[in-house]
Amino acid sequence: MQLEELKQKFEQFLRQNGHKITKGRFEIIDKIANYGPHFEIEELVRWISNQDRSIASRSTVYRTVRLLQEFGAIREVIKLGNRTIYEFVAGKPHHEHLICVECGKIIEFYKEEIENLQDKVCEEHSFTPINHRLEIFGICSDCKERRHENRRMEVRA
Amino acid sequence: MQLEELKQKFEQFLRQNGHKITKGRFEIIDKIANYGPHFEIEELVRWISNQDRSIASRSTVYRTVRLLQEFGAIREVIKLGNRTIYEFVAGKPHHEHLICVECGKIIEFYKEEIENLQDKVCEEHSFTPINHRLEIFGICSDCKERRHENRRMEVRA
DNA sequence: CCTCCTGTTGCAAATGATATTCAGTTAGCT
DNA sequence: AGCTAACTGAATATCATTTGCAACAGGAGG
Repeated sequence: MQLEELKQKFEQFLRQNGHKITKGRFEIIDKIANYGPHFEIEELVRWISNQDRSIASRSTVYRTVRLLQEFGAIREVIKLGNRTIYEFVAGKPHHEHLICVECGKIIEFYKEEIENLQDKVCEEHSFTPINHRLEIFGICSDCKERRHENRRMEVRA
Repeated sequence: MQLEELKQKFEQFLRQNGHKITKGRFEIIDKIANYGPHFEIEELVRWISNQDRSIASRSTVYRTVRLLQEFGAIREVIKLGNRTIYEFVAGKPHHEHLICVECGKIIEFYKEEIENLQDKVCEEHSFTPINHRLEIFGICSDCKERRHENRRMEVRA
């Protein structure tokens, strides 16, 4: 199973960096894996402690998320206002995001051509890219639909 | 002059939204225009109060930046960790950014094709885009050069 | 020019996300 | 088992940003 493999690699990563293998860290990975691909830390903390408050404190969750970021299993994918939305990457190929500012829905997409063009731009500026983030904010189809309905209702009323 | 025009439009904007025309607001615009295209608010606050502490308090700067965002003269262009870097747009055409994670240099670029591909993606998902942000983090040519030099020095030593 | 009402300002205090400190606990080498 | 460095939870600190509030200032109407 993929998740097990990831945990093994993470274990290696911890050892190599002089960290210890603790139950808590792996329980947090399980929780994140069960939570869904996108999360905010505070949200995750609440969710975890609602289920089982013996797993980990807020600090440990923050610390573990940091480690998982260094390890590369988690990425900051959306920054909106003071909110940071993380993604459990776990070997998924790179991609970008559409974010509905009305309902918060997140749609993933990947366009090879966009990636290539970015590389080209970097070359043109002798810039060595490390990572990037493309966020497109807007209204998803459901919310647009919903707006139309509301407008119709207003007209009737 | 372009800046004067912007101020006039902003004055209109204020009137239309039931706000008042105050000296402070326009002094802040002047300061931002003089500061350079990219800034962080705290940095700006310090800079302003070093020059002339009678211009505006921290709160007023924050509030004015918000207004200018609503008006459209300012955009949040880079989010890195807990830092937010704003850009004084002032009629400049849309563009994206390369950010050097070593020295903080910001390079602007624009690629028509990338914009078009984004529109295409949005269409494919029946998504109505409102705005977007593409941040490419990496190492600029100067910093790469500097690293090489340091390595050379280490070798000599 | 005065008056009144509403929006604005500055300050201090509140907020919210995240980081850190510290004392007690545990992993894991010997 | 014993030791030491890393880990944990709780409380506290920090940093950017926002808000409450009392004093103040635009600007419409007289």
